[in-house]
Amino acid sequence: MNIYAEFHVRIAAILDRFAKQGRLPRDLDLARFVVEPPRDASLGDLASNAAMVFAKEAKATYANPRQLAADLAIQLTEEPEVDRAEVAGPGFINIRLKPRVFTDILREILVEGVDFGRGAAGRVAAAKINVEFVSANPTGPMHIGHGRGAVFGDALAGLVEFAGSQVTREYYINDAGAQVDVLASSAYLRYLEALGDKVTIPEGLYPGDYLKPVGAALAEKYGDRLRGKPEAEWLAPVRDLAIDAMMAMIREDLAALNITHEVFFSERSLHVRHNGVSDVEAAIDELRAKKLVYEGRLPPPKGQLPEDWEDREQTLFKSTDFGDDIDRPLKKSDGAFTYFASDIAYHRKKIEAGYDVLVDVWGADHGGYVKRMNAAVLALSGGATTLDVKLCQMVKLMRDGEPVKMSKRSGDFVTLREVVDEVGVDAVRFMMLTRKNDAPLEFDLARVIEQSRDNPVFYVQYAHARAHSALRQGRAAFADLDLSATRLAAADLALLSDESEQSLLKYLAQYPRVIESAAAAHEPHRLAFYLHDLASFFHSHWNRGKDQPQLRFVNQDSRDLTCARLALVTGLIHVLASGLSVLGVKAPEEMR
RNA sequence: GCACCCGUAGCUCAGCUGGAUAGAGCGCUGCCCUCCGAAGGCAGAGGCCAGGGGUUCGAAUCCCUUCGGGUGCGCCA
Repeated sequence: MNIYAEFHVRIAAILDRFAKQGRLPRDLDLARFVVEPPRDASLGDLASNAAMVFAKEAKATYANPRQLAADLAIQLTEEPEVDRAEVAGPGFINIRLKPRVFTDILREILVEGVDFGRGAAGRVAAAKINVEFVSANPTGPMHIGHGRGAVFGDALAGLVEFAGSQVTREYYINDAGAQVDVLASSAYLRYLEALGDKVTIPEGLYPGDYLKPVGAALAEKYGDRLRGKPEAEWLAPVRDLAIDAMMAMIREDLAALNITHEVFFSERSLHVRHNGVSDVEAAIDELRAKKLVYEGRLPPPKGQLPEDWEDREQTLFKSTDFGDDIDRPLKKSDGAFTYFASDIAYHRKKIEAGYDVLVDVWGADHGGYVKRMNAAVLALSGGATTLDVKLCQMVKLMRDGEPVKMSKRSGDFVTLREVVDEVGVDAVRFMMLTRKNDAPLEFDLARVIEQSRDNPVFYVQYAHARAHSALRQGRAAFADLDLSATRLAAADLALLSDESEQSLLKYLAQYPRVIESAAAAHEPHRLAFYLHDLASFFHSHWNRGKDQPQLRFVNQDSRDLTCARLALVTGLIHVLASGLSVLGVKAPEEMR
């Protein structure tokens, strides 16, 4: 149970009653007030600002928010779970719940296990969400920056899925532009090299060693049949094979991070004509039918004029109608469609697939592209589908505080694979989520494998392992002890009377709310921070047991007390394991 | 020149979509622990939330503006 959501409903019902009694206007927007944990836990378990939010509308009956709050508090006291409700400050209502509310939630956790919190977004969850992420060009191995987008996207997908949405993870393969021709040219040189020719990779082509196996594969498949032929003859076959090889490599890189996409969508497929018309053409036609496409001139950018600027008439999408700064070209000077035109067609396909929400995860260098994409989705869907573009900032790779040098082998960057191989998938995944997506991230290769509290990955996993250690001790102390969830759920949980046990218990109860708000905001880092805080509550409670043995989880003299405490420990295990699993991080039972 | 993102403790960052006395880790200071309830613990100092204006019961959060950083700026993707 999400007690915050639950009491939002209760308070809304009371307000509704007041409205029917004529004490409040009838058309209150009940979504406006919130129920949340109070600033200070000593104030109570729940706090609501309802009285202040509706103070204006209530003016006729209540002179000030405190009066309305007082009336609400009286009603709330009637609720069976409420111990007391009081007015504080300018009109907050602080609610203290009966202890059994929280022990009931612990029982719920024990019964539901790692499914506690699932579906927490409830009715506010979008039914169908598409998360498009990574979408690295198929021209080389993934680098650490791609890794951030990959982890972010995958964790976000896992999060909204857990919160109750139906999720599709999708990868958009940019296999249609000039960059794949450059890839083909690069691979062709490696092909000649594999045949024994001496080659140098000129400026502008991809120099990385990773294309050598592609050259070898081409040599194996075609022998010397492509040697000396005009580009027009070898370009397509070389390109196709090279793209396949690059995508295979990228899939492996993703697999190393435990990431799989359900859909790989080819940009090139959008240009293939079915019944004489391609998806791109169809999309542009649709916009044209909505009178959003015209032939016109664009003013040159202010400031320094690009050298090759040529004032010409072009095909433009009227994105300014939807909040963009300037209308955007759909065709290049050679008549081919721009990347934006393909992207419009791509998003149109996603809209047609019936998604309620589209999430695109991009690198921050694409920030200038957001407005036009939002404009396109708005124009095509009429607002029925919303697009949320999440920009991931750069990753600065460090080692002991010093920037890491680039690797020659891969071209000019540190590959994601190198990092994963060095520090492990869990460290990479969790660290990538310890920062907001739009804040730059420093990733220290030495730090993330430290076994200390400076290392958040270790800190959280260790809490889980420590909890299991407590269970093992319990088993050792009481050989016949049944630690199954059903047995523990039947324990006398009222024995959890210590202050830090209560804190831990109440923090566990917040899990569904964290899932809900993190999913709604599309911000998986909130879950990572919650897990870290939860671990922190547990570690500090554990540490108190050092000086005060009577607080330890296992108490030789009392089977009941031990059961109650191990019930709490098991609840913690479930929530930690659940949260880590949502983020795609392992929850080990012991640290080695 | 314009757009977008960012500016919070000495450092690295949270701050739950407008709430109460702005939080955590590192670092610093002071005590305690030192061997498996191991991979440290407790406490303390430290802030004009970049500056200025506005909106309202109430602003780190929303709007305007200045300053300072980052990213991008027809026909690349």
